[in-house]
Amino acid sequence: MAQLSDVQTFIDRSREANSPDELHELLDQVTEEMGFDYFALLHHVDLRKYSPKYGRVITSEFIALSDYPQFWVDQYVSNEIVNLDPVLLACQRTNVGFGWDQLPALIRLTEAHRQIIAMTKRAGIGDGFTVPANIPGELSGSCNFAMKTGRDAPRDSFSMAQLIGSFAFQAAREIVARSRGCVEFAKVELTERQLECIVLVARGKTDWEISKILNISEETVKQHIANARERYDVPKRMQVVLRALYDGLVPLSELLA
Amino acid sequence: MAQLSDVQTFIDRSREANSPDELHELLDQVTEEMGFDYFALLHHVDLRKYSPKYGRVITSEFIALSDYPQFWVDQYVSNEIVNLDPVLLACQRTNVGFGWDQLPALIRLTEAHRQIIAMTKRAGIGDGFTVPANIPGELSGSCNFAMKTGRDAPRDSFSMAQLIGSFAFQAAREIVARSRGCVEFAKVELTERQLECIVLVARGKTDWEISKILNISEETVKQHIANARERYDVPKRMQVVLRALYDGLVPLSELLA
DNA sequence: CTGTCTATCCCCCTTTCGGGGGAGCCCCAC
DNA sequence: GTGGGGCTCCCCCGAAAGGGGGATAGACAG
Repeated sequence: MAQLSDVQTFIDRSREANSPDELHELLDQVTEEMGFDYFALLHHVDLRKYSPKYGRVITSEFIALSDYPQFWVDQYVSNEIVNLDPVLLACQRTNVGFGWDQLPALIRLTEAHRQIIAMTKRAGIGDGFTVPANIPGELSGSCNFAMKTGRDAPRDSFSMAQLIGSFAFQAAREIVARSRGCVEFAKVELTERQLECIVLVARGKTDWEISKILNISEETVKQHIANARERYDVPKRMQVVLRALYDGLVPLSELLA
Repeated sequence: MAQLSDVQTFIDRSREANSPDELHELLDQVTEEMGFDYFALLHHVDLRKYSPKYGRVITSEFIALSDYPQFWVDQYVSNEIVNLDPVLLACQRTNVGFGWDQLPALIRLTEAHRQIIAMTKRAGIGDGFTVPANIPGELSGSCNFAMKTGRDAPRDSFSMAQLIGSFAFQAAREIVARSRGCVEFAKVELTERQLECIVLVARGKTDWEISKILNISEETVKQHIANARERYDVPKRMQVVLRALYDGLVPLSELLA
């Protein structure tokens, strides 16, 4: 069985990867080392606008890398399987990797799902292991390791694949982030009162309701929100809410209460 | 350095854990094995309604386990630090674990954040490593491993901690799920047109502007947004935006463009 | 003391949104 | 072929939000 030190080597090298090609190369190697036949690292997004050659798509928004057979990649993309694939759906149900034989425990398999699985098998891809990658406010994604049809996935490597998959996705995120430059907004501080109002706005309260909750007049609520809009230099309260969310002034869970 | 087989042992035993106490015990052991002093596994949720004794809270909705000093747990909970803690905020920026010395690279540290860090240090907790756990449509959480103030975190154990943290959180999720019986996630689907409208709403566009962008009438835009509101069963478009965000239908970065 | 910032309140007006109603067209599934 | 869902358009009306104006009071810093 592989050592954690082997994993550390991959992590270090993936952090240094500056291009999709470098990451592709690293994944190629480590996939073989782990005893898998294929890998696919992707954001779960409709790729029909793109034509991934050599399994590679990189934009300023998302990434898709794989060494699946080209004809399967083409079929996958053109049939928009990304929205139907049970494996990718299961990524929304767990935060740790799962062997594809565990799918029925994670989601309810529909007939469409079974057809996708059958199609995948006919394309030469059978068993596999998938590491979900979810980050609040970002596109979901996953790193998948797969076997040729008929071969069993190396269960001993699942722990290692879990680690490799997580860090490979992280490396991909950083490559994507660099490719669009870092979007930096000037730090804006909101006063306590302003933040209270914005949180309540986010929860769908009207200014009148907020005035009753905070025990101030509706005019004052409008004023606080107007001041917050001014600070962010945006015309709509919606944008204030999202910027406050992005700045971490308030957690998303707080806004859904 | 530890072996992947040691991790596998933890994974297997954590899967069999049926109670918070069993998981607490397992984490206690593995924390020491990895060379950390403390652990804290928690959903990022306001705990003020609860009084965690021995660092333990378990409800049908969320879980919180830790072996931090009791007075610090009390202070953390009563001061609602969970909403201000920079470590937990950083969990919303990455899908892999991070050493706490990496915080400035993940988030913009505010004065409030620095105060929290100083408070933590005074409470006897210095360096640490945190594994985020994000699942669309569920409460965010994390598994944290920490050191007593003045001691350096064992960097050689970070890979192992990444794995342990992920699977420990998964085990916690399953315990929570069992405690409330079967879990069904009713994720709302939006049509393509509805999502297009919602994204533009989030960017602060008016219905008239959206109608021009999508080349449809303003009435149709209203209709799409009304349909989206109806699907989420919420009265305000603001809530549709935040729910779509929470469900991962659209990344936050896209809404800030 | 003056200037700036925050919090509070009030007025005006226009635009936008929420919540009803109805309607036609297309596509796909049963 | 009937029904359902998605997309498109239209009407009305009251409520809410955006954008001006102004005002008073306390805190705090230079």
